[in-house]
Amino acid sequence: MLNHSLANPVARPHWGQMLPGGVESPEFLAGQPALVATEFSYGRNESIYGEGEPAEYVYQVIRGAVRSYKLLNDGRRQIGAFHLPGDLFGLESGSTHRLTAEAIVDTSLRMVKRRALEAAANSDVRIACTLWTMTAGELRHAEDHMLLLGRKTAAQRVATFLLEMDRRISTAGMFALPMGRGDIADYLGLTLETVSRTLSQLHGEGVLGFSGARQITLRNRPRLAAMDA
Amino acid sequence: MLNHSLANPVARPHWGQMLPGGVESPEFLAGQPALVATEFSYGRNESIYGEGEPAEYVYQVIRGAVRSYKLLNDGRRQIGAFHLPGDLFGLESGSTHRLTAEAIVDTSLRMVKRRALEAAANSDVRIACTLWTMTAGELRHAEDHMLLLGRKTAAQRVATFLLEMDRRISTAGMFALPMGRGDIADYLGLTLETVSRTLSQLHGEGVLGFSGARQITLRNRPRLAAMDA
DNA sequence: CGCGAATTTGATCGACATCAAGTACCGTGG
DNA sequence: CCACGGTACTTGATGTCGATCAAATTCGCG
Repeated sequence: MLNHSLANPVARPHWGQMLPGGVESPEFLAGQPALVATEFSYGRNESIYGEGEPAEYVYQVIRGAVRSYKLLNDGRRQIGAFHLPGDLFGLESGSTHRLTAEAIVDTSLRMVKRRALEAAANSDVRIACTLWTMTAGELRHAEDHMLLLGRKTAAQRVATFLLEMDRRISTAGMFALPMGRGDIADYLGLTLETVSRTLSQLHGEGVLGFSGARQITLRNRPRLAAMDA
Repeated sequence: MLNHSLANPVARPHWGQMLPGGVESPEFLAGQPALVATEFSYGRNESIYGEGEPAEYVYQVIRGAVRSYKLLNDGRRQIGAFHLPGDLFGLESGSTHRLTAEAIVDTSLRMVKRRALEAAANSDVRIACTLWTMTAGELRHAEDHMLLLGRKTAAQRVATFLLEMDRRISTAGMFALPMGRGDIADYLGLTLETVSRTLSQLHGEGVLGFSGARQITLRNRPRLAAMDA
């Protein structure tokens, strides 16, 4: 049961104000006096919650990575988002989760009871605003991702993905992907072979460097940004 | 300047409660004493707001239909949603619109100043809840649509579309589409030829009937629901 | 070092896109 | 009411990007 972290809920927590980045990174959950947070760990590929299950908690990634996805009845999968350290996920306005969440690698999460959060929102408009802002950030990402899935070419999808990971987890222009090619494919609406081929081609063109399949260095970010359209 | 309509903001406007349908149909904007609504009409293909423009109003469709979309720099378009009578749209948590909105046919809209709504939300948690619920409904739709765009076949996409329109605008199992094949294609991530061919095939199989290209009767809803996966 | 899983690479296929006519729809004006 | 014209839609022929099928390699962990 922890409840430390910063005391600034969100930069300017008032209606009409919002972070550009949406749900990424801000320490929303923390700094709420009345909210008790629990910490819990999940192993690689372990399920955190399933689609359709009651939404009892809201989560924040402390360490590790999480994928949220939907399945078609024949097993085709669409990953809607990856949740990385600092990210919040699992917040629902309705009563159930609409995607399944799984740990990609060993992962630690901070959990807060959703009902406690809602009770707090009822008495504190700043918290209510925070919940709205968080959902709006997820919506923004989903809108961008619909454009990617509906209209971008394979190369553009991979470029967008690399730039997203660069923005979210890179230090010194280098990052280690927590997820495999299959997860990337299911996020981008491609096959893992197409993802692999596209990455190989970018490597061949000198746009990126590898140190093992998942350690990536961006060597030509403007080129990627131009591809992205 | 009108402000009539029902006085029931939303079925049970409290945190933790939400309509299954999301943004469709509820008369959210109405029944808020302090909110002044303006009515305005737009002609076919007329722009309501553009991506990146300041978000000054929230809109409700009174009559007609609206498309919200994003463009790639080469003109490829992804329609994120169609807004039909009763629907709210244009609500942003940030300061600008992230999609462009255009009238598909001659359309009447009710408009409320976004700042007035935010002011109301600051003093009334029920309104704050309504804003969150609305954004969450849009997110739910976007999540479903990502699965469609990333993983469904052309036939499944068209089946999903027909069932969505049936749910939203059909009376007696029949409806008139306000949008053309090109709009449907850009919503489903296909070409207009593929949409046309798929509809023709469903017509040939007796799953649906036409009375003119846009007047559709569903003759075998279970079949469509089964295709949809 | 060795083993299973992940990734890469190659060959081929197929669903949907693209290119190209035809045809039907529908609002307008005679 | 009907002829007209432009747009929307349908249908056909062909092309292509990414999927699928099938082995190699490589990775990374024990």
